[in-house]
Amino acid sequence: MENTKLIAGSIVKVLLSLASDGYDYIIPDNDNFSIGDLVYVPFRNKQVVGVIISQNDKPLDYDISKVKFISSKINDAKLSLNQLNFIKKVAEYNLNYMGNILKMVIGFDEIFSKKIKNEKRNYIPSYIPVNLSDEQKLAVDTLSQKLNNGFSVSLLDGITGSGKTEVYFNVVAKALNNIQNQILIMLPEISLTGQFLSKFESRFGIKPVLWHSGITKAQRRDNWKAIFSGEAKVIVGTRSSLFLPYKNLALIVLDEEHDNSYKQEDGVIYQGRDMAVLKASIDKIPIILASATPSIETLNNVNNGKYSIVKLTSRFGEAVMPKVELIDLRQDKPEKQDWGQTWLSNPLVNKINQNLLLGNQVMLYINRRGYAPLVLCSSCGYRIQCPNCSVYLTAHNKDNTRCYCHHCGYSSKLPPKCPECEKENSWFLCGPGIERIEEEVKLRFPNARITTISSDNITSQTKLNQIIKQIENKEVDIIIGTQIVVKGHHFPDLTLVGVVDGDMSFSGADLRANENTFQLLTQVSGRAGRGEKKGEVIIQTFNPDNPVMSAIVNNDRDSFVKEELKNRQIANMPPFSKLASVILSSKNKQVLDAFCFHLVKRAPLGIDGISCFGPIDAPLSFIKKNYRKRFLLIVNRNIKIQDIILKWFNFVNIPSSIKLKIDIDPYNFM
DNA sequence: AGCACGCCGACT
DNA sequence: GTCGGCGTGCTC
Repeated sequence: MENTKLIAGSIVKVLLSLASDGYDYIIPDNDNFSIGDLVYVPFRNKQVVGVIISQNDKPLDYDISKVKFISSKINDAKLSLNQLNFIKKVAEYNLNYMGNILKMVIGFDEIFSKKIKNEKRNYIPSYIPVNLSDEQKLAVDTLSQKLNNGFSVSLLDGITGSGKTEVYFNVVAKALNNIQNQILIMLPEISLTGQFLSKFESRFGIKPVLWHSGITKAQRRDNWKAIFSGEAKVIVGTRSSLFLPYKNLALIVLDEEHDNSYKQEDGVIYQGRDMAVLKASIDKIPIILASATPSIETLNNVNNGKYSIVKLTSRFGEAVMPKVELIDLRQDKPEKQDWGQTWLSNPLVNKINQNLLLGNQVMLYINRRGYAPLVLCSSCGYRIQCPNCSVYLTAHNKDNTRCYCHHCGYSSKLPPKCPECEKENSWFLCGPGIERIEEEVKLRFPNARITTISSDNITSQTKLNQIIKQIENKEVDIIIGTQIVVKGHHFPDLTLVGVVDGDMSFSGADLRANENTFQLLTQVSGRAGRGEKKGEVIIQTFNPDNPVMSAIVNNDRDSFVKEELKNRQIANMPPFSKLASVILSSKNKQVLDAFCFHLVKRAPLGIDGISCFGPIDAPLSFIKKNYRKRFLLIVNRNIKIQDIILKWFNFVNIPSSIKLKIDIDPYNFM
């Protein structure tokens, strides 16, 4: 099949990198063609790249005179049947066009440029062994047995600081014993730091072949070609690296498997972790999922025996897990100071002082950008809102305040008077963001050297690396950070982590709120006490009795997971059911309402095992000048949710002014 | 998704 | 007149 010559004059489907499932073309007699060949075809008076995916098996439903000839074949450029199958399965699962998936495989003009890639580069790694603990050695042995043994999924479940990276590096080294093999290491964007890369380089003697949104066009071209030709052996990339045309992929390692950034939310919507498992099953290779806080879905798959598990239970070297303490904000209310309202309670302030006196480092975690998340009129209660979206604006930079929309990027100066009651100077900046915590820390600890890390001041990898160097060199005493500080970093002198608002991620009616809070607090806590010095974690909370909080304090993940799985089962939520959301958006509210009314009439209602809710205004019902409605589908696991949606939308004509987005296994309910 | 086409309002 | 903003429709 793979190399069967296609007959000249016959009609084939050619998939192009755009929203379609392929177009018909005629095989010319100027060359030999087979399924998988990359070809140039005329399309809209232009020559574009496509891939032959099948022989046409159906009669044409349009005028045959429109069908054109394939122009030419791109020599030696061919996708394997496995790769074509992966594209098809990803499209089917996520209810998207195959062409949109192909775009992630070949949709970069530069890879077909005539420029020769730099050959000077050495792609051959040579592993330099390091000392491993007995527990780590055992993990390496168990995982290595999965190599050359077909499809398998293993969870590498190790507490923060247990040395998971060294374990999978060692397995990667074993896979490299076969010189043909390629290995993909997937990371969330945020973990792809200089620290990871220098660790890689010191173990393997070379830089890995990188793939993420930040690489240059020249790097993209060279790396794509090296992956395609098989020269690239170890590839380190974010979720999109899954779609590259590997010549001989032998192992996938997916680190921080619980990380929600594996879920792609715009463009083609897919869960990178789940698609990686799909890829491994199609290619019949092992995949290792690694995490200190595995997702509920993955742990459920371990419980069901679908995935195997390898555990690392102790920290590497002398380090032990930090002690976690809760501060009940109802009792220890942060006291008002002469400079204004504060957000750090006395017990936390005292702990910070103690640690600073000992010459140690402190990290404060606050997951909110800007100065204050809300600006309200103290006279009439008016709240400043985004003109394009249904959200309140966040105040940034107190001394020269501007208000920003974190959804569409809109910004404006603070108006001189309230547009509602016309009172002047009535603005009240409500709540804390990272800038406000920085202000308080500067006032409370005037002699401490402070650095802040948020996406507003860390605009490049280089900048982040600089700050990490400063922290490593002990040029910083207090680190204040948002989400960005949570993962992967290793600072031996960091002994205290303070979580300013432990309740933050409980907000929003998200089915994963508990899980995400647990993961986040565990990961932040894991930054403390990674060297010889013992670490401490202080979490400020209004909900000290919440089971998530007690699980964190008692370092008791198992009972948290048990409880969470029980709750999900009772509520018939994933992983015990399947979800999909259907999001409709339009600039025209009337057209949108009318179409939703039409959809309800055809919705899959009253069927056993299927619930369909909606339409409701999406919680953010007005985003970037578009009105949004959503439906939520919940079905039993034995029902294929994709089929239900396809049946529902069959024979429904979607008005062209309405955009339809289908999100299978949604994570975001906004 | 692009990208061309065509309709309509504003402006030298 | 004609420039250009943007809604609509099409691609084998």
